[in-house]
Amino acid sequence: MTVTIRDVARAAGVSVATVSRVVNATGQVTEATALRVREAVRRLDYVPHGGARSLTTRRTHVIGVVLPEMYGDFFSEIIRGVDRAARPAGYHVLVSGSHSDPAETMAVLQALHGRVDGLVLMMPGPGLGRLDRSLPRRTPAVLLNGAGATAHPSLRVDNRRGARLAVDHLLDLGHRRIAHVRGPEGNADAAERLLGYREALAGRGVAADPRLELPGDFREDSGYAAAERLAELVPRPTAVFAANDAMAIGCLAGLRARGLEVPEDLSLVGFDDVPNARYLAPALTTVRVPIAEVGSRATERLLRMLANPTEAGGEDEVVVPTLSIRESTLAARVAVSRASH
Amino acid sequence: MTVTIRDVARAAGVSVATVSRVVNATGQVTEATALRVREAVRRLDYVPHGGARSLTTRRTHVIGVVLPEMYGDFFSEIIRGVDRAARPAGYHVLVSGSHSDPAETMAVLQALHGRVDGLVLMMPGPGLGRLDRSLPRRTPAVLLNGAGATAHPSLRVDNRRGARLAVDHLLDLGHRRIAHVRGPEGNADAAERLLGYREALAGRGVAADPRLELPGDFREDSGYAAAERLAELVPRPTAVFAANDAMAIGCLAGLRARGLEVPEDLSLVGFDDVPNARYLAPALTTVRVPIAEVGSRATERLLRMLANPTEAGGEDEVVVPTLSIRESTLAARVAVSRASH
DNA sequence: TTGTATGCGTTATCAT
DNA sequence: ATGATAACGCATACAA
Repeated sequence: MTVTIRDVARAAGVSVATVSRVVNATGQVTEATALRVREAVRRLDYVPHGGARSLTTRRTHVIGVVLPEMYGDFFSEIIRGVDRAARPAGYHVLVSGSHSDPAETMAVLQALHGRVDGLVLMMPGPGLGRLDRSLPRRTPAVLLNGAGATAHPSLRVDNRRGARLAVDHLLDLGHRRIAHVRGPEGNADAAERLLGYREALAGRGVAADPRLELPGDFREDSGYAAAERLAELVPRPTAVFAANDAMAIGCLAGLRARGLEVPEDLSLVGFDDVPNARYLAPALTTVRVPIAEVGSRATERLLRMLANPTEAGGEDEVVVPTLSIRESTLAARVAVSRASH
Repeated sequence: MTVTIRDVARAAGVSVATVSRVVNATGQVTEATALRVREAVRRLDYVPHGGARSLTTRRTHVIGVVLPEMYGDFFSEIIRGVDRAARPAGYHVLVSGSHSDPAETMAVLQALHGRVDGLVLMMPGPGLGRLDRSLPRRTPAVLLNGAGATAHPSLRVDNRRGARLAVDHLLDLGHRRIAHVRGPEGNADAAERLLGYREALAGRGVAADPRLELPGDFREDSGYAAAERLAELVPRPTAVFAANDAMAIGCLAGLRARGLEVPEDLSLVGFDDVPNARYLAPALTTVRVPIAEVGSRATERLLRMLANPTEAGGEDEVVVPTLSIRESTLAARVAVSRASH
């Protein structure tokens, strides 16, 4: 059915070895025979079978990207970053979502064995321990935001630092009653951001108030829901730090639905700086993570590991976020608490 | 190095055929030997090599998705839709961007030969002709928004209808001076939307004005730039129809930067209904395309073709968009033209 | 029920 | 410079 290297060899009157040589430009071939081969290739419309090729070369030229979800700006930016680094190097990208489920992640990793040369893996939940035993001999991998306690090279965002940046900014503006919309339970990134939030408050002597730590799951809807709860707190917080932009966006919509203006009534800070953050009204103040760059750097690291297997051992690279101050934060109205307006 | 089926066979004291049988649950195997095999699998931590397997089965269980870009909400939604349909069926997803370049697209398609079982392909530019000659015998494929003139099954969005929906809405609101921010030159979707825009105007006897057709390239920046030109037109349009949401978002920001309020000063309509459209301020009125569903349906179609090769011939499915009316459109101030306010 | 042997489409080794 | 042929890791038809 499909035309193979044999067909070409027969048509050109040469051996398969010769065809392989001219197709891959490896080894010496007379220009005359090379011409005949190329002609046959063209006539038969021959295209090498990637799968078969990679069986012998032991290189698939595919790298796998396993992410918790395949939804939203954040992950699409990661994928874009991976692609940007992979394609120029001749690699394709196989994407897969794990739904943050350790078991599903393991299943995916197994299914990917023999289909990819390496992995860029984001696994913010638990189950990283099992990973070390199951993955390493199998396939080179670079972790994104691993919990840290793993033998794999990883690229991590300094979430605590980022969160402190956000909350310090709010504190600097005079806010004291600052709420936090948390990420999902058991998510390492979320845990670190929560920690940073608490640290920043403690650093200024602001007492922690558990009621200000609202649950969330990194999705817009949960931000919206948090806004509803926020609106009813008394006294109402004057600022909110959402653990990611998606929730901040939902929060913004929820506050607006409640008749609350950002930043006049409440200041709002997000985390990630997704592409849309700057296009919101008000433009969102947020902790900037160069998301696509995280994907690219992880991929470049992986590519290096593939090219040079001894490079496997590795210090973690850490990405330091910055703060993008835009329009969603404003100085607290200091008079309000004393004079009650 | 890597542990193969042979190692397992040896360790369990059986033949490779038997190992294959128990691993794939095919054929009859005594429970006793099955147990021995499973034990060996576990002990050696054996995982089948996907690439090798697919060489014999002639099934990679991977479907390729080739899109013009890998940037933005739209494509990430497509990918999500594809994944949603593919994964439950046991398929993985290989993504690739073509930069809307026919030559690059062809290169990608060749590289994917033997790596994927089928393709979901979006190729809005020219070069579809070459596709028919180069792709079909190679790999089953479903086109997204192909220019229509192709032998492949395809799933197309009724762009003209969608555009008419948008512009009719504006006309119904009393707007007459309606600008359009176009998509990229040579892009089929963009061309159809422009056509729909013109048709809708003509349908109400509104004379076309070339100066109201502003250039764009589907990206936010070009929407922003268009807003700047818009602001300087005299008389200023009272409404804008952007050929996609990304440009509408950019347009919104650009108008705001110019001190123009949406919808008070100008009404704005987008196209696509990306997830973020509803979270803008004002929430964007836009032509709703069930983007993820387009990806899913295309994938399901492809999966059917793979399961039943005779199904290859196909009528085009067409997705009919609807209008999501939100906050960015408002009735034209009728008095303004007569009484000059 | 289990094993042997062949083939999947290529590349790579070793001759010639 | 070119050709035979053995892997690559697995599934499967055929034997036993």
